[in-house]
Amino acid sequence: MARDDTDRQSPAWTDPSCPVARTVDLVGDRWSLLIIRDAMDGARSFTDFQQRTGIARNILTERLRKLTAHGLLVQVDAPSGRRRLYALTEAGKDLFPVIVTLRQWGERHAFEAGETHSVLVDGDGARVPDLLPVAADGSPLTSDTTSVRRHT
Amino acid sequence: MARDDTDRQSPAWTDPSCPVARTVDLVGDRWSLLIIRDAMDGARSFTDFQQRTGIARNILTERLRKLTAHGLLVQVDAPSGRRRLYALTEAGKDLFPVIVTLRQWGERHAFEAGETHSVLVDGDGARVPDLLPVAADGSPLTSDTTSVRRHT
DNA sequence: CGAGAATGGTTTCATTACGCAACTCATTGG
DNA sequence: CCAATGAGTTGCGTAATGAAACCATTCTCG
Repeated sequence: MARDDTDRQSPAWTDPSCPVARTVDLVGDRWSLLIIRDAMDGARSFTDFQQRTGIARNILTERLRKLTAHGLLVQVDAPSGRRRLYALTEAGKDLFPVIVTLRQWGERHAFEAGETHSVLVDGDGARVPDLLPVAADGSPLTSDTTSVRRHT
Repeated sequence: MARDDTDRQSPAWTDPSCPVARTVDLVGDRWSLLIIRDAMDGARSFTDFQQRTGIARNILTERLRKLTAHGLLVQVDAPSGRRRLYALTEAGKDLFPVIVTLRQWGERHAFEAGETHSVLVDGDGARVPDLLPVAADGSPLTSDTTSVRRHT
C-alpha cells in the first residue's frame, strides 16, 4: 500500500553542494535529532522513542523509516519475540558530535541562570569539555577566521 | 498589527531539562541553521539570505524575527540608507561548532564518491580538522562512552 | 487455554507550517 | 518626477504535523 511513499522524502537537495544543507535536509526537522539523541541514550523500541520524545506515533513511524532509509538507523530483530528494535548505524553514531555541540550551545544559551539541566558526562562522571573548532596547529577557529571554498 | 504573533513561537519547551531539545526548538527547522550558516558566510541583508537559501520571503521574515527575538541575530542600521541589516550576536556565533559538525557529517555521509562539495578552510586555506568529542584527558568519546546525567 | 494487556503500528481528521505569486511602501538614482 | 531596488505583507493552496481512535500480533498469567 503506502509503501512507495517512503521514497518521496528527498525531492532534491536544498543546496546540492553544501554539506550543511544536505545534513539539515536529513535531520533538520523537529524530531529526527531528538530521536538520534534518544537512540544514543539507549532507546531501542518504538515505544521507547515515543515515550521519551512525546512525538505523535504516526510521525514517529515516518521518521524511523526515513532515518532507516537514509542509513542512520537499522532494524534489528529482538532476542525475544518482540518485533523490531532500532539501532544506530555507524553513520548515525557519527552524529554524536552534532548532538554534543547542540547540547553545549543549549547549556550556554537556552537556560536561565537558576534553571537546571542535564549534563553529558564521560565514563568517570566528568563533564565532557566544550567542543570547539581548531586549526591543524591547534589555534581556535571562528566563523570569522574560516571560509567556505567551492569544489574539494 | 500582527506584531504580537511573534511571541507565539515557543508554546513551551519540548523537553524542559534537555539542552539538545531546547536548541532544536530554536533552530531545528528547515531554514534557521541555513540562515545562520549564511550569516557566518557573510550574508547581511534580507535579499542576501533570500537569494542564498531560496527560502520563501514570508518565511524568511518570520525566521529572521524569531532568530532576532531569541538573541541569535541583531538588526543593525546600515551605513547607507538601506533599511536593515542583520548580524550574528555572540550567541549566534556560538553556533559555529554546530554548523561545523553538521558540515563534517554531511561531507562524510551525504555525498556519493564522485560528488564534489564545498569545504571549510582556515585563513591559510587549510581544511578545518574534524571536530570530535574528547574527555578531559584527551581520549576520544562516543555515545557509548558517555551518558546524560540529570541536574547539574 | 483464553482474556487482557502491551507492542507496533495505521487511519482519519483537524491544525499548523510552508511555498508561491502578487501587492505594498519607503528609499534611492537618474 | 519616475523607475528601480530593498524589505516586507497578504492571500491562498499544498504539505507536514498532531491527536485520537482503531487494528493486528505477540506476551502474560490465572
